[in-house]
Amino acid sequence: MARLVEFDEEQAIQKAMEVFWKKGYAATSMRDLTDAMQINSSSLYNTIGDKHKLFVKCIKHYTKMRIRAVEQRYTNFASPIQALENFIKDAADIITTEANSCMCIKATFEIEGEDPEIQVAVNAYDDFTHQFLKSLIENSQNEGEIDRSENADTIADYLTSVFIGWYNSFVLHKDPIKIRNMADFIIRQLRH
Amino acid sequence: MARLVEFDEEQAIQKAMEVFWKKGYAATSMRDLTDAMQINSSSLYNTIGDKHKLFVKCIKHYTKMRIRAVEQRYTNFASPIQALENFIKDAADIITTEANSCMCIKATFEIEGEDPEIQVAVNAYDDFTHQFLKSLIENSQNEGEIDRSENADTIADYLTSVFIGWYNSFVLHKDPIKIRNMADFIIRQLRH
DNA sequence: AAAATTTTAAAACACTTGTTTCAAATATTT
DNA sequence: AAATATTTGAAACAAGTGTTTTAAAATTTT
Repeated sequence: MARLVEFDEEQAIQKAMEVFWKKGYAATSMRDLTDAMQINSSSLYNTIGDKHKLFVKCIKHYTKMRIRAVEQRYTNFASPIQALENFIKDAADIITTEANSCMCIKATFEIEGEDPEIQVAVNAYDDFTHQFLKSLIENSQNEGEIDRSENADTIADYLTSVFIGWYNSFVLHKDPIKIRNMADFIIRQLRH
Repeated sequence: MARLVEFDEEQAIQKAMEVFWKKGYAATSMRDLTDAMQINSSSLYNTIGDKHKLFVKCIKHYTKMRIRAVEQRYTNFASPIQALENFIKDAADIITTEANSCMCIKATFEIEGEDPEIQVAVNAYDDFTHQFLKSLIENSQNEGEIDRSENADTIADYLTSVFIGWYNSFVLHKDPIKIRNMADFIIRQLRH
């Protein structure tokens, strides 16, 4: 062995993620990144790799964070319909209080099928959310809180779609009340 | 007077729009644009202006196209709820058949509040759709087809959100059936 | 037909891009 | 302490960026 890596990789990835999250992939320069990460580009290329590899790591870091947050918040919830309502309200809350929109949505629309690695990472996150919602919906259906005749996969896809639309709405209008009203509306509709 | 402009500006804008639509703003180079438009950069700067001015013109061209399409398709519809159902199905159809997603959504997430001119143009388009949907919803409510106790603005915002989510879903999964199922689901829910 | 005016094409511009090079610094092993 | 091995910082790299320049081509007015 010889000299050790000086910088904390996780911390550097976190910083890089924040830049990508705010500016997107194409609009972010390597200088932007090395400035934020506080490392030299030679160190970056030595440990992590090129711009694209770094972006992939950042997306994965982002999705890991998000998944962890959900897993922590939604263990042992009383009733599934209550958990679902809470999830919807949390989504509205996150969307209307965070500085930037969702990194995965931004990346999805920026990349649009031209980047398989990013697509796979985003899809994995999407799958997690889908599975999480689906099981809450199925459990709610079993307890008679949601119409049994509707398909749980479709409802889960539908809820995800609504959340994504909320991000867009909030970028355009910056109006938390709009989002709040929609959240109340879809909850009312779900319980029908 | 002297020499006239040789190229057809509307046609050139159309070509530029197609490139921006596919690649986004930052990832599109001036060479990409002049190649597609088949004009020299000096002509571009002489008539239209710089990259950003061109982008603004392209977004406005895009929204004008979209608005025209809706206005043509939805004049004199029998019943408002039928028109609404048709609009929802058309949205599903457009999203699952067009080559790229929506230029405005891409721009919204790429720019994210950092470009007032683009924001205004996208908002104008959003307003048009909102107003169009709202009036269909109100008329449906008056005819007793949609719950009168729900706010038409909220329902319109909600529908717009769903459509935007569909774009995201289709980029990620390329699954038209998912979208179709969601369309059927929200129509069923609206009629409650 | 000449003068005037504008558009066009090609090249050049300065600057930024992502990436690499290379010597100096720093650590580990012998 | 010397030899070895790796990271680091600064500079350099070629290619690409958005934009401008300049002279030739094209059209209208005199």
